[in-house]
Amino acid sequence: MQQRANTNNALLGLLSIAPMSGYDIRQLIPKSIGHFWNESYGQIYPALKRMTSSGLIEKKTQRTKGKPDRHEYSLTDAGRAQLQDWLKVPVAQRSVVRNELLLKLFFGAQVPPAISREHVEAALIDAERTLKVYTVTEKELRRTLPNDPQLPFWLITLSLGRHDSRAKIAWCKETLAVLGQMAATHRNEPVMKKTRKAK
Amino acid sequence: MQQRANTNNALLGLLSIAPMSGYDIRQLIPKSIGHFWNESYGQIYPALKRMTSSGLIEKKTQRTKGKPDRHEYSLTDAGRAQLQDWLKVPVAQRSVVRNELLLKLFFGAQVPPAISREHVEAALIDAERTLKVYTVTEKELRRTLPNDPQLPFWLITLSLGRHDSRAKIAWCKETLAVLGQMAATHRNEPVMKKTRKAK
DNA sequence: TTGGACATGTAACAAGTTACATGATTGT
DNA sequence: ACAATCATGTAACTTGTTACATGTCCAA
Repeated sequence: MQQRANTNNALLGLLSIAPMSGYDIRQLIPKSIGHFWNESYGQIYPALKRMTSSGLIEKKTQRTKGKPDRHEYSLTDAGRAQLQDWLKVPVAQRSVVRNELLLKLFFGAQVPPAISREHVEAALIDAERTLKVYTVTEKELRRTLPNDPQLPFWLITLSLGRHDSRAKIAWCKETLAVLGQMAATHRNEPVMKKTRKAK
Repeated sequence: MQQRANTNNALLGLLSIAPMSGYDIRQLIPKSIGHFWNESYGQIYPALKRMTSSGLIEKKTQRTKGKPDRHEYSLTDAGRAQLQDWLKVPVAQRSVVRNELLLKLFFGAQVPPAISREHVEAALIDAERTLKVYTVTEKELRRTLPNDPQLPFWLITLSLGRHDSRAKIAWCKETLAVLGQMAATHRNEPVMKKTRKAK
């Protein structure tokens, strides 16, 4: 119910930007909250139906030729109030995230260091690409919506993305150096074999 | 099946450190991979049963008085091979994480900026606390396991935690300044009312 | 004597993804 | 002619958490 509430509130938030259909919402996500929140059709359509029943949103149906009817949802007063109530509740801390990269690195002693190096190299490339996306997105936003009252908040979320990306890039480079050093040692004294000087 | 595989592999990894019972594994997680990976009893016990059937691990039962029998699991050769195979597979990129803080900030225009400020202040306190935990953990590890071949890998995962925490702290401070500025403006020109100069 | 740690496990629930069903329209 | 996109929705499946059941030992 806790998480479910979040799905509802995320959708209310998106509908506060503009009235939309379920399809519109799904299309908007990658261009808005997609870097830190995702919802699939399998979540969106049932949630819209539930929230319509409970009066948080309302549906306007438009006939179209050929295509299915378009169902456009918009916030009701109750929906906007619910959104604002939720925004005021302190953020639930620490949803532990599953980070497969760190998991593999943590067990890196089980394989030659070159393996871990490859993982970090891939992560570095990915982080650099992501940083560029954030930078481009920021420019686009500033250009297209310079006076939107939501802009400062959208920039704030982008800024954390940039900080995180830069931190990850720095860590990747530092880690590649560490692993490079280990790989050099490893070539002389392979893991899982006893070293000459057992001491 | 993909994710399930990860649960199995995480458990194989932990058992590569030492043979353990399900209870031991659960206790070890907060002290090892807990900052980036979690498994509950509801996952662990069934997974151990499955992996015993499929020959990846083996169980030794020890009778105890009073307490339930202790089931200690250890990797088989097949289990270690499976772990190493998995470690060699490139990391599956981009499991989109749900970040409730960013979600609330993204919709911050719906409430007074002071609300968003409080969220960020809480995040700052949390990030500073977390950074300290990482720093202390690193010192403890260096002190207690100076010669463990796994140490460098454990330090690598801690280092990303430190980089991330510092980035988050910097972003919190920067964001508090932005929101503070907005709050000052907001007191003169409240949101949702028209400003005097519509221009 | 009461509560917490020890210890194993299951069942019920919650949440989320993917595949499927349907069918028109548009571009190659 | 074929694939992609538009558009809505459901069903099946996977994954994960929480609560419960059971019972001992130990410390305050």
